[in-house]
Amino acid sequence: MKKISQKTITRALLYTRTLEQLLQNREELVSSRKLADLTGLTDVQVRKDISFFGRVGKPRIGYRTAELKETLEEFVSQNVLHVALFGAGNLGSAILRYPGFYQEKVKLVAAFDTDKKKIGQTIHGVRIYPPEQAPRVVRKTHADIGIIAVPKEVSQTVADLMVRSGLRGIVNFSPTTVSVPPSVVVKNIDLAIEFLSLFCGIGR
Amino acid sequence: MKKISQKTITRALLYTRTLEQLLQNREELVSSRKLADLTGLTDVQVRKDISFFGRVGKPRIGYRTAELKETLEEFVSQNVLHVALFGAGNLGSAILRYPGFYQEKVKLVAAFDTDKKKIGQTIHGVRIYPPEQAPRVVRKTHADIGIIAVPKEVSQTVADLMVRSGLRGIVNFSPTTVSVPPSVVVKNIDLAIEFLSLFCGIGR
DNA sequence: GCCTGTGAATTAGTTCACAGCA
DNA sequence: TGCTGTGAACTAATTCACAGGC
Repeated sequence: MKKISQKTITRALLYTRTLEQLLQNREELVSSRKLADLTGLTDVQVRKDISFFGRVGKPRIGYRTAELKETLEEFVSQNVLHVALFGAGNLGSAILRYPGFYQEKVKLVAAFDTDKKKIGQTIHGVRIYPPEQAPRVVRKTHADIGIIAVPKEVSQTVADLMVRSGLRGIVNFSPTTVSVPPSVVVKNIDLAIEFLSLFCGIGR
Repeated sequence: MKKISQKTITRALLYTRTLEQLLQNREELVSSRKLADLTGLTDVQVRKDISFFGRVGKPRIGYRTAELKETLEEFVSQNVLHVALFGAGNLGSAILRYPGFYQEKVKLVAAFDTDKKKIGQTIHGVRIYPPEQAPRVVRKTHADIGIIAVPKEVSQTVADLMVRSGLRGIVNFSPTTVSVPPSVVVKNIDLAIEFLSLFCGIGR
């Protein structure tokens, strides 16, 4: 069996999100063409992706929305993702309040901050702990991945703490590269770079 | 001349960011190996990328940090990027306060919100306007791109307004695909999908 | 011996073209 | 003027292998 690429997985999640919206509108059937329009991809791309996961479409009719969603979910998200947040400043507290973690698939389980005034508080239902408790709290809450939302000066220190706490994935919002053992996956999101690269794509 | 891919541009911005840090540490020389370590890429990748922009390295010595930075900047960011923010809620106001827009290369020039209490206020030096003033304010402030940070129910409406206002790039943080004319570039950042795709990459 | 620069080879990803059926 | 599924062709991106300069 051919292995599924990261890109395919990301698109599968996008299809899942779209299928959920279609289900809410009581649309029982959907074609690759329609899914393509709704996601900004091509219909062939959609069919190629879906065919990785199983032969589930009906010629002349399309896909049954609910069935397709279930098929995709078998591959992309059996479990709820437990996320721990490091840094409850501006960006961090915005993430705590982010409404887009649909269907409880992504759950923020704990936050960490060095600010004494914040420790012990609860934002949007999430308790803030001091960093030294990370190993214990990560274990207790079954956190899978962590978010770096601290100033770049301390992001490497925090990354080390995250690794020590047993997290296996890191989303790094600080504008610095962190170095971690190869068993830990890092995704960097530098907003300035995201914006500037878009702009260069525009042309001027 | 071969055209530069979006991926190469994004990496060039990453090199630029890294070179700035090296310059601050007074490191006048840097090798492709070192740049690779600092960015998490391979040394060949670094050299391949740099060779797009010019023959600027010295065998046996490496690259002169300042010279390399200037060479890259000629291609990626002559001008400051002017950004308009749509939606000054949790995520929006966190972006307004985001400290990572280094070296003034990214400048938030205006924000828009429907909330009467917010209109007229200033967050972190950025004035909040009512949406209907977008066409005028975008023109006046020379905004290049816009950020969607509104609830998903209104993101298409806001995208239409952005297009009408003359913005040519959109970064969409809402968990919905927006449809715009092909001349407008859209970059979608759905945090839930970013997190979940990382998790699927981990394996369980 | 270092370190850059680059054609060639390889691998990944997308699009084409069309068979076949709820 | 349907719609899916898929081998083949194509294109993009990365890695290899090594030439060449200090």
